Amino acid sequence: MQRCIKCNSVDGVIKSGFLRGKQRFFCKLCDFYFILENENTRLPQKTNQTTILDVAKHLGIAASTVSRALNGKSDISPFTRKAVQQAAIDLDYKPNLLAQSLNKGKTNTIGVVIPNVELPFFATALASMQQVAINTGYRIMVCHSSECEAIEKLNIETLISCRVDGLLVSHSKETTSFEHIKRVIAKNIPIVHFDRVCNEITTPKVIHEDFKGSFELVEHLILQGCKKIGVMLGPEKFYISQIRLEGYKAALQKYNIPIIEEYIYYSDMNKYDGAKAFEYFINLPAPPDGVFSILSRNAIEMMVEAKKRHIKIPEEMAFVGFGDDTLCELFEPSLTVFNHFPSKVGEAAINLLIENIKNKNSLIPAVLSIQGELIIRDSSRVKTGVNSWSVGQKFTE
Amino acid sequence: MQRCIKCNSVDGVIKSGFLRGKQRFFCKLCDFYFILENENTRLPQKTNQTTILDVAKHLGIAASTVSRALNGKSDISPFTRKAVQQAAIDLDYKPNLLAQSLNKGKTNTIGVVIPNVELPFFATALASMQQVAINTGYRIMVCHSSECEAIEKLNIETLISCRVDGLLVSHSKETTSFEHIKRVIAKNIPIVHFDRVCNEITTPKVIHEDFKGSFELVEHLILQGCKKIGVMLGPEKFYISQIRLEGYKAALQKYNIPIIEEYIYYSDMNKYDGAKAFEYFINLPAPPDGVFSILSRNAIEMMVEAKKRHIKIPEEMAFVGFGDDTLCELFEPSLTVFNHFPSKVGEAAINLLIENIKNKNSLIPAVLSIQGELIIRDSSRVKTGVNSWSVGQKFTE
DNA sequence: ATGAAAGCGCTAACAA
DNA sequence: TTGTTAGCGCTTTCAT
Repeated sequence: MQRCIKCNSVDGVIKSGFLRGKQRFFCKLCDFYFILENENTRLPQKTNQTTILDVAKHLGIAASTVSRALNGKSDISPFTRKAVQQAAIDLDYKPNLLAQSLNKGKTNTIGVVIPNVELPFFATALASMQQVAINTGYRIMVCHSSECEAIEKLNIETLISCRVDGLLVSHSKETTSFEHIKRVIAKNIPIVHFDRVCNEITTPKVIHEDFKGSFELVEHLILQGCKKIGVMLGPEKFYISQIRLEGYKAALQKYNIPIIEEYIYYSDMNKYDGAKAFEYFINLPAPPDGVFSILSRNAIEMMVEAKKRHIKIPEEMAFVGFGDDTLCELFEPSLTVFNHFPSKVGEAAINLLIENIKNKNSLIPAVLSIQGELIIRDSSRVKTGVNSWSVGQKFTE
Repeated sequence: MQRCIKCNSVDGVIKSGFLRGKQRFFCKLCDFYFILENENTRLPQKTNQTTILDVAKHLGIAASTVSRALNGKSDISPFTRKAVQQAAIDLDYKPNLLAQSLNKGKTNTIGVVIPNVELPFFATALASMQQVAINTGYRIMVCHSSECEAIEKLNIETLISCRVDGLLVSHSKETTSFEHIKRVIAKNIPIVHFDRVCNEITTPKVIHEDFKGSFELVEHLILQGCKKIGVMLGPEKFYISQIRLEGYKAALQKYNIPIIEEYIYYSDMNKYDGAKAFEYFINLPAPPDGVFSILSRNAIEMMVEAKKRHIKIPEEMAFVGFGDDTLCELFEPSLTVFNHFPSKVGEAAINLLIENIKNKNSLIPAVLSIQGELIIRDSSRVKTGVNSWSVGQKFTE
């Protein structure tokens, strides 16, 4: 069986005890003891988890029978099935999803790419996706681009390599090229954009009312009596900045208020950028009397600065922001926001994706828009009765 | 070639056009047309992504050569390597990680189980884990237990089935049985607990100073002059509740303040539970003059209620909470907290796990404790000069 | 009702 | 330097 490593003959070799846990051999022909140094170099790094074959051997049956028993196939005797199920529990057998997926050609896993979980919008959307996934038998693999285009591209490659069945993508704030998305589409992998969508490519999308929400927030400021309205945006090339700016402009135009470039402030949307924005606005020759921020967190940071300078909110300066969360509700004064229902967005996105995974061929590039809601709070509500005519009024776009 | 499905002979069968896109056959012997209904039922559902074999065929070489070229092995001619790399780009080849992992017996993936991403602590810890993972060549698969023990168990099974190389686990608030963790250990799969650890089993853990933090927060309240200190905990069986309660008790004992059961309030740690807790405390015969909450969010909710009733903070009632975040900083009055550095916890946990994955055999059950920091803010700082002796004072445990 | 064998895509040992 | 082959764990024909 074993060839002598010295004389290369096979006949004189016999086993001869163990050395350092390894089999030792002795060649009678050349009178030579040896062990195989590279023996077992591959096997030990393999996983030592129970396989279907272990279960089969344990019962003295074939692997395919075990597979059938465990997967609820019909052509199997009840007795065998019971025995297999019990053995699986006894041996703590867990199917290897890698092998299963490789064989089946699908993973039942959905890849999610988000810019940053620390933004409450994404944390909430993610949680609702998880909820749907668990109820529909899908798993979720989440990647964070950390607002970086290069990492976003890597993330998508990773998920493709993991052979996820579909992709849920919300772009980083700096993403401007969409070649990586086009490649996904070329591979016929279902993809659904949500929130930070890509307007260059026709994909199924779930968005919220960016235009309408901005419009309503700004209109609300106008109706509260604001004449000079500032807006704090994200990066200039960022799609969300652009569309929310359009809503802002449309509202001003409706009321014949001139659009002044100075009142438009672009930022990186980082934490604490609100303070910088406030600094900018307050040092203008004619500071605004109302400010709309596309990130409500930044609006709150501005209010913090305003309070430090004893500026009265909302009388001297009113604030509104896009997106609701705990902070907006509990901060004082509480912030008027347009709530865009992150959990509904997440839910709709994953449902749309699952539909598309199931009918890969008849994929319809639907665009779902989740209805939002204006929540008027103290940061903009004029408390004197005089202006109460504006509250509760219904506007059409 | 094709056997007649009627007379079962093979000689008289010829091809005879197509029907519904499928090959039609005609048997001359029994004069019978037929098609194979179940033809091609398996192949079309396979993925249609480029494989290593496609690349190999495209160049007229062997698959193993492609593998070598792409994986930077040395024994390959530079010319071949270039050609392969180019072909891989042209065909947009992405390696199938399922196959790769199955073959290698490892996935380079770490499974993370957290109760809820919407808690800022976990969002931040997760983000920092991602950061480390991306720098060390690991992927992360996140599962949310939604604070539910049953889902937590499912999550772990899923991750085991995905054959993750290791597990980072923070238990749900209702988890009381740890059999699922014992099974993981029996399988010799590296695991590291963080934050909500399990004290019944010896596993590597990353914790923060739950005892010391609670002690310091409560001691701080005492030094500010509070005599009757309430504490808002999570569920009674929840480990974190217990240990933080111990810190609370130890501080009271140090200053010879009696421990009164009425001042200990257990909750579900849900959003808005702070209001209920406040309701409870304020209706006591002798309401506390200082409250410590193990979740800072709930402390803020209590302050909201206190403000509604025009209770002066901190003069009439002071508040402190465990864990810092934006809300604590920006709320007015800002909340005194013990910052437990979520990102450091996440970072330490994943680093410890990666170490354990790399030396599976010499796994040391280290317990890392991340040092925290008391941040004194307006919710507890007595503003009059009289009590200023207490601020900045150093305490030892 | 059950077993044997092929194959999912990849890598590594072995040959050439 | 390259090709051939076996095998990772599983499911699914096909044969019995």
